Amino acid sequence: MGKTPCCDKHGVRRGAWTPEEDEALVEYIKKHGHGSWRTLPKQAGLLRCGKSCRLRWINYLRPDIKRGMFTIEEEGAIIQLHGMLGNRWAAIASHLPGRTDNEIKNFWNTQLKKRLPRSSFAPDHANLKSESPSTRHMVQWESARVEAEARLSLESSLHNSFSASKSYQDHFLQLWHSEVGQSFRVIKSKEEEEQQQAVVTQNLASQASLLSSSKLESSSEVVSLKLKNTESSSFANMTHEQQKSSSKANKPEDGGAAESVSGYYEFLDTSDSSINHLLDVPDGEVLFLGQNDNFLNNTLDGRCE
DNA sequence: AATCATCCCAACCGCAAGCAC
DNA sequence: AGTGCTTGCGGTTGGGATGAT
Repeated sequence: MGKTPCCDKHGVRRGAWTPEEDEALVEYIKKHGHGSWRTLPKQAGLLRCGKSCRLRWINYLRPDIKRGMFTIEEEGAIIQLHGMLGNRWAAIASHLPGRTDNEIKNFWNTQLKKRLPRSSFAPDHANLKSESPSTRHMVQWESARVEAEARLSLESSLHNSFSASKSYQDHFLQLWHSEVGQSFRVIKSKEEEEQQQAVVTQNLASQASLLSSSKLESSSEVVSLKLKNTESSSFANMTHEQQKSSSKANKPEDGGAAESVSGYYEFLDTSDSSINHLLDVPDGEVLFLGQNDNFLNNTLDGRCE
């Protein structure tokens, strides 16, 4: 197709921004708005590509950026949203005013991911790749629905109001529960039936493959994940100390394998002790977000100096 | 004090969706 | 409908800061 480069790389500065450049960009946007990012650098007298300007503005210079450490309730929200949305950082960021997708992504990769038991990661890229167009479409529907529900869930957590999910205030949920959504779900269930047979065959083949390549452990981890919704995980049932040592034991020798796991992560274990573990809060102090009126206030009091 | 390892985060890259023509 | 441009997104990287030896 011949994608054109986002900018002419000759004579374009790269790397860290100087205070002068920041000032020029802020001044220009204050006066004129950003308009077309492509033409902005020239008009603002910057030797940068438009993409770089956009990124700098969005991630750093915007006046409504909230800087500094994440609060414990922000951490909780990120964990909760990531469990529902996966690595959709922009969607997660939209629920956290003043936080950027980049910041959340970095925070997740450098802080939160380390605290998670490795078995919580269940990427399945191979299956996603082989999806039919209609399945991909379904995934988009599901994804949007999950996002809408995440939004409602978060709102209800923060306001302790569980009535919102019933009234379908969200536009997408209205659509989802409308005739259109209903007809879509009929198509979906038909297709699921057709696919089930293929999936069973595929699973048998892949399990055989896993067995033969001595990866039975990961296979059983995936199976155990599927059970987590109805039963607390063994990890969650451990004491705090056991969890710590378990995390250590799970840590790969080179520290690289866990880092390389990217993509969708199913946070199925939302038990209190797991949240405690993730947030480094002593056992017994946290009822899950939204289930305890005083949780946010208490943690705020305890954390903000 | 010097060197090496690790962590953290700003910035970059490539891709895809949306839009205008 | 096809094409090219712009924007937004998620993954990755480079390099400064910090800690360990």
